[in-house]
Formats: sequence, structure tokens, C-alpha cells
Amino acid sequence: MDTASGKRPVTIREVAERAGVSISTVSHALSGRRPISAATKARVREAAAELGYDPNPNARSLRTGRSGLVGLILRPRYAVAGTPDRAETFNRLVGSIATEMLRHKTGLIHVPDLHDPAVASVPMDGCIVAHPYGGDTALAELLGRGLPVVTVEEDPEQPDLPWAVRLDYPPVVEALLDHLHDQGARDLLLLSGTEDNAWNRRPRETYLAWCKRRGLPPRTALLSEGLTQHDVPELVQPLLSGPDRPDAIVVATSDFAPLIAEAAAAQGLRIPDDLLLAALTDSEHARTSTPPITAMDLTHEALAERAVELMLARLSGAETPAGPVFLTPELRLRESTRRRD
Amino acid sequence: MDTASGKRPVTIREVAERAGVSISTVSHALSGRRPISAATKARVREAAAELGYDPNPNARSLRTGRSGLVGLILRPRYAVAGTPDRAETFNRLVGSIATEMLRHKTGLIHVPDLHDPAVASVPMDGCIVAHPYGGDTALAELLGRGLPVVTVEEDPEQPDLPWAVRLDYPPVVEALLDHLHDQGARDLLLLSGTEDNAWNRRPRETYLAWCKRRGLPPRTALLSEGLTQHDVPELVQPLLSGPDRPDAIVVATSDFAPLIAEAAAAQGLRIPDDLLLAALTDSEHARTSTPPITAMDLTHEALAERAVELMLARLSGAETPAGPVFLTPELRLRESTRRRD
DNA sequence: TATCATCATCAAAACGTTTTGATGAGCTTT
DNA sequence: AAAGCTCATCAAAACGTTTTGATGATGATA
Repeated sequence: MDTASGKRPVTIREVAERAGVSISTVSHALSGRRPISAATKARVREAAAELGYDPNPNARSLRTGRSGLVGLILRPRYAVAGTPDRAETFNRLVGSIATEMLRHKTGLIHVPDLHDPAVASVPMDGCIVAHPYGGDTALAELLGRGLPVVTVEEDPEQPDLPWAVRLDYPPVVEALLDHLHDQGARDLLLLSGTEDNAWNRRPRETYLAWCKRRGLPPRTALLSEGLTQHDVPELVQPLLSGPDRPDAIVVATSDFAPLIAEAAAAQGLRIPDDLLLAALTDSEHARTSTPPITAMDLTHEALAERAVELMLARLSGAETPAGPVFLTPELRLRESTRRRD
Repeated sequence: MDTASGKRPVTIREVAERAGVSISTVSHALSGRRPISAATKARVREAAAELGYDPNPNARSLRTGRSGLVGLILRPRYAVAGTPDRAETFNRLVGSIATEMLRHKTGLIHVPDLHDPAVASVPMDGCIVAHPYGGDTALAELLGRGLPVVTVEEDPEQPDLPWAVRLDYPPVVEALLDHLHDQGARDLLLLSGTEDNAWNRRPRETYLAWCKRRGLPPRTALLSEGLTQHDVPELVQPLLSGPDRPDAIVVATSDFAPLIAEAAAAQGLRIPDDLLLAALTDSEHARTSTPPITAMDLTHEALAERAVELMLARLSGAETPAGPVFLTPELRLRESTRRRD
């Protein structure tokens, strides 16, 4: 095997010479876009095979204006921060989109940075933007370029943008809150993340509306997704002590739930007996913690499937739904919110 | 916001016209590869910004011969088959490579199919091939093209190919076998997968050598990675009944371990009391099964980190190690191989 | 003042395709 | 035998960059 790495790729010109025809004949013979005699076609095919011809994708894309590749931009910053725990969400998101793209035999590019001039720009026919921020600049930029965009979750500032695959939070969050209420909770605390995206905004809105409807005082606070294991207990401790401690906590970031459980234990509070605890995203951490923690599963796989489907439909010029597509997150009820009888 | 999707992108020519200079001056002003007067440079920058100029990546790559993108090819077929269980391995593999690439601000392309003519070929400066097969054709093709390749695990037929990040199985597999032996196992059965890659071959070789050294009769069988939940119990049942049943089973595919545990239970065999059970890859399934199953963690994250590092070093022309890089898998001892005292 | 270097800018070539209008050979029709 | 068709093939343009040799202006030197 020749491993010389400086090898110049075979061009269409060399194939043409070998087959004794013109460049355009080679192109037509291989693409079949114009009739070529059977004999010539065979000769060209043979020459191409012998030389190991592989058309230069850049030249082709430059000419045709399409690369056959789809970009993927993942907005949440924590995704790149990458603590081992946060990785599960990232991996499910990325992995399931990659799986779907492979199933459809279409190349997927992880776009590193849209704006950094040091980063090569990326040849994509369309782009999936996952979990955009409010007034997302990357999203706006792509739309401004006229590139076909499909979002996973919506830009909260532009909720009605078409070609979005969205999660329908209200019924699920209400079901969770009702469940907590059923279990006796009357003083619920919501700890949202600080990324300004739909996942943080929507459940918060639902929570506030629910409290108003129930006549309960809403209590909210922020807990940045970027916090470490060390920060969380410290920040949470004061919330758990004193006479006005909540009797239920809903925390957005699932990884923090077990830390809150520990902090509660340190105060002598038992879960679920003295404090109910639930998270707004699921993770192994939540599933295997003691006790296992009730969580909302965002069904990344389903989001990925629909988003990829939508993107490929758009690129192929097929009919696509006019408005956003809604999926329902799954509520996973576990021991952390189930009072023993 | 203008959402017209048929918008033609801004070219360097339009920037040049707007700034009142030639095309090449724009190129030089933006790239800084030749001195341009401060005034002109400012004018060009302004024009580019106003028009929202973004250089066409295909044209640039065609001219320069580099795209700034790295390809990723995942060989194992099960990866695309994608049962929910198999997904964890796939996601960790893909997710951690994507994470590393993002950290280095370099685009990553999932290559769907190297040979399918219906699939657009992919503009990559180098390619990471994960878990190649014995005599891997895709690997050979890439090497034949002279493309820089880094493999995660080696092609078992060409174990000494440089620029491979390999797992050092023997010490870990021996440690596992010794552990089983310590726990009293004398009749060990190895159930390998059917994908012909290093992960199936190497541990098998170590097992055979270990048996010979210990004077124990080796027993092996195959269990395809593509089997479903329904197939496995049926196939395993006969192995567990009869007087010559093994007292320890090492199964490659981690998802099958809990199924084997069930099949054993159906025969009245208890784990670990009557049968020791271990897997050659880790998964949540194995971690949370009852009892938790001893497994070898392939440390995909570490493999990814080294592979990406190696690839980027090669592409930047830096010094790279001459031979393969070895990492050691982690043995996770759990209850399934620990006899109660 | 003529000559020479320096500096900023320009024009043109090249990268490897696909596409399209033109060309010529071989038939059929008049 | 001339005219018209069809079919296969060809030549050339175009896609949007980067790169390089050429050009002209400006100021320094002889």
C-alpha cells in the first residue's frame, strides 16, 4: 500500500485523457445528464475506476451551488463546557442528530464558530440550530444569509418562526406541578438556569401562571448551568434553612438535583419526606441517585428525528408544514416526589 | 427580518466594487497577506461588513486545497442500527469527538458513505476512522488517496499503522480473567461479537493465551452485536443448561449481559453465586442492572481526545509520535463478579 | 533631472467541476 | 445529390476565491 501523503488527487482531466474523450464527455458519462454512447460510457467508467477518480467536492459545489451537507449549531454554552455530567445531554443531542443524518446518508457538519474569522466558514446547504437563545444572533445571521434553517426549540423572541421543532412544555410542567401539589407541596421553589432559551423560559412562565391560578406565592431563583459541584451546595444551603424553606424544589439542570439532595440531607431534610425534588431534564445522574429523581425527559431523539426530517424535506423542495412542529416531553415520575403513605 | 430564501450570497467582487478597489486588493486587505494602506484596508473592511460578506468556502477551498474540516467515519455497523441501548456507545464516541473538535474550533463532518455514488463526496483535510475492520476497505481507500488518517483502534490486519490511538487490552483482560479465577471460576466462556475489529479480536487472543497458561480449556462462541432482546435469551439458554455449563461468562456486548442474567435466572442460576458475569464494554444498562455488571470501560472520551489532538497536530504539520498511542481501558468491578463471603 | 528602489494596487491565471451552445458525422427525406 | 434531423461529442464559459507577476506612483539617490 502506498502511504505517500503528498499524492495529488486524480482530476477529471486525467480521466478524460485516459479514456480519450473530452472533459465534458466524462462529466456527462458519469452523471448521465446527457446521452453518451454505451461504448464511450464504459470506457470512461473504466478509466475512472482504474485511476481511482473521485470528483473534487469543492469544485463541484462551487459550480452547482450545493454541497449536500447540513450544518449543526448547538447554542447552549454548557454544551462545550463539558463537565462529564453535562455530557449526557450533549451526547444524546449530537448523537441522535448524527444517527438520523447517517440514516439518510447525508453529511453533517458541526459548525465550530460562525463568526470567528480564524475559523474556516463552512459549506452547508442548510443548518440546524439547536436551542437558540432569545434574539439569537447566529440564527439571525443564518436567516439573513437566506440559508434554510431548522431549529430545535424556538428562539424565544421569535416563537412563531416556521420550521422549528418545539417542545410543548405547559401540559407536562403543569402535570409535574399538579403532582407535587397532590403530594402536599404548597411552597414550591423553581430554580431556573441562566441560559436564555426556551427550556428556561417556557417552564418558568408556566410555573408563574400555575401559581397564580392556584393562589400560591411563586418563588424563583437562578442557578447557572455552568456551576460546578462545589458551587451548588453553597448556593442552595441558605434556601433550605430557616422557617420559610420550600417544601418542593424544581431545578432545571438535572445534574444539580443530587447535589441539592445532599445539601438537604446535610440540613437534616429527607427526600421525599421533608422536601420534594424534581428536575427539568433527565440524566443518568438523576435516574441512579438515591432516591431516584423525578425528571422531564426532553426526548432529544425524537427532536432530532423530526428536525432532520424537516431539513431534508426542505432541501429536497418537498412540502413542509407551515408552522412549528410540537413534541411533548416525557415526565418520568420517580421516588423523589412520591411521599410514602 | 428578511427571510427570503432565494438570496444570492455577497461575493468578493461586490465588496471590491463598493470599496472602489480591485478584487485582489480586497483579498489582501482581508487576509493581510500583502501590505495594503491603512485607509484602503479600512474602506474594504467597512464595505465587507456593510454587505455582510462571507467568503464562499468552496471557492476558497478549491483554490487553497484545504477546507479546514476533518471527517469522521464510524465503522461498526451496529452504530447505525441504533437500538436505544447501543446508542450509548455511539453517542459517547461521536459526542466526545465532536466536543473535542469544538474545543479546537475545527469543523467536523460525519461522513455518511465513502463509496455510494449517490452521496456527495466530502471536502475534508483529514479523516478519523473509528474502530476499523480487519483489512478495512474504507481505511485503505482513504490512505490510498493520500489523505491524512488517524484511527481510533487499529485495523487488526495492519496493527502497526502509525497514527492510531489504540487500547491496550491484554493487561485489563488478564486482570478481569484473574479476578474471575480468584472468585473461583474454572470454566470460563467468552462470547465475542461478530464485527471483525480490534475490540473483538484482541480480548479473544488474550483469553486464549490466558487459558493456555492456566491450563484451562478455552470456550468461545459468537453473539452478533446486531441481535435483539428476543434473540439473545434463546441463543444463550442452551449454553446455560446441562452439566457442562460454564461458571463464568464474559460477553462482549454490554447490553446482552442483563439478558444473559435473566436467562440464567430462568434456569435457576443466581449471579454471582452460581455464575459470574462480565462485559467487555460499559453501559448504563450494565451499571444499573441487578446485580450491577462488571464491565470494561473503553474510555471513549480519552480516545477521542487523543485522536483529535493527533489529527490536528498532523494537519498543522507539527511533530507527531511515530507509532501508535496506547491507552488503557478501565476495569469496573461490580457485583456480578463478586462472590459473597 | 534621470535612475532606482519601495510601496500600493491591479490584472490575470489557476483551482476542478458542471453546463450549455456549437459542431460534425451519419441517416433519412426530398 | 442537397437538405434536414438526430445523436454523440466537444469547446468554452462560469462558479468565487487566492496567488503572483506586472504596473504605476511616489520619494530617495545619483
